[in-house]
Amino acid sequence: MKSSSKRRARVDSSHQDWKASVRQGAGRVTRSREEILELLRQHQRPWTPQDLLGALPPRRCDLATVYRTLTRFEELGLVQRVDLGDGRARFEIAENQPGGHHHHHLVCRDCSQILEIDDCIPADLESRVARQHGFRNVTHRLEFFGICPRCQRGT
Amino acid sequence: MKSSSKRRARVDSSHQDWKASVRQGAGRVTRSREEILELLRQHQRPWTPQDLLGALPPRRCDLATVYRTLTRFEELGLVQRVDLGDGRARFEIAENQPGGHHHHHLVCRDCSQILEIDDCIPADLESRVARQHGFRNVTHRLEFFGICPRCQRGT
DNA sequence: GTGGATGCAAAGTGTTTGCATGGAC
DNA sequence: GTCCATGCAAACACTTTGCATCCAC
Repeated sequence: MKSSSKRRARVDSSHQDWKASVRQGAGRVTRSREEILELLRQHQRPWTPQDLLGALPPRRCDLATVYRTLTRFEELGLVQRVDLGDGRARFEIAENQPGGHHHHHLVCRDCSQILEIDDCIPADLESRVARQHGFRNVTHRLEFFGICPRCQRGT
Repeated sequence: MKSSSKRRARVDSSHQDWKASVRQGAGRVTRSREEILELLRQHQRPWTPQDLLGALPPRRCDLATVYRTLTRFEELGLVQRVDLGDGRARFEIAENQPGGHHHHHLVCRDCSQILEIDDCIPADLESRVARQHGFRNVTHRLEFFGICPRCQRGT
């Protein structure tokens, strides 16, 4: 990992942003929150709470804290939940946050490897679906599943 | 519900099909399996195991049996799992089965109402994603989420 | 100093499994 | 009669919650 002792001293606008968000929500900026958001920012991929816990310095915090932090970040719009259909919660940096962008995933059904996909559905499909059924604030979730090159060889 | 006492007597080709599938898989055709598949066929929508148990005649079978039956049916390709992101398993009749067809869903984030959507992604998107990453047997999952007309009024 | 964040353990929720019994073939 | 399906209860995996303590502000 990287030295966390220096992080405080540095002025970093993107950090300012999230700290402001947290404080506006009457929340507090703690070391584990900083480090969790840092991981999500640095590595753009879906993280399970377990993954995050494992990537933090040993004994940095409890799994329950990771869950609570992620839930809070989600409410604040800092992170978004990713659902890959295996019944585990995953999170990544929100697409409108620095470091985030709209994308989908391609998951190997064998080894669970996850690739990021930048292709997306046609812009009008979402609005058409919304219009046809009178729904508002319509978003979509699109995930691809298949067998990755390595697992094709293995089988 | 409908009289289940007569069902056995009737010759029904679509029933023949699934029964053959089950038997080929060294499985047995039982009353609860018949009734579960019947429900899935008659009502094209995502069912949770609980939903199914509730729709069966009282004391027909155990929740564990519903799970085991659905798992088996999924292996046989009779039903398919639907994931709407709330961490509950849902199943519908498989799209290549009589009574099934390819479709997606539009879910209300407030009241969880589920609508069926026949729009789909462009045919070439899936194959392009597969080709670009060397994946095989690529399928996709596309779900829409929004606020339904009724919940818009409520809020 | 105050109120939110945390650790720990316990409770929850949905799902799966072990084992003896029942039923399809 | 054989073997799979079932009921029941226990086990499971992941997530949430209660409560005393800690720490950001």
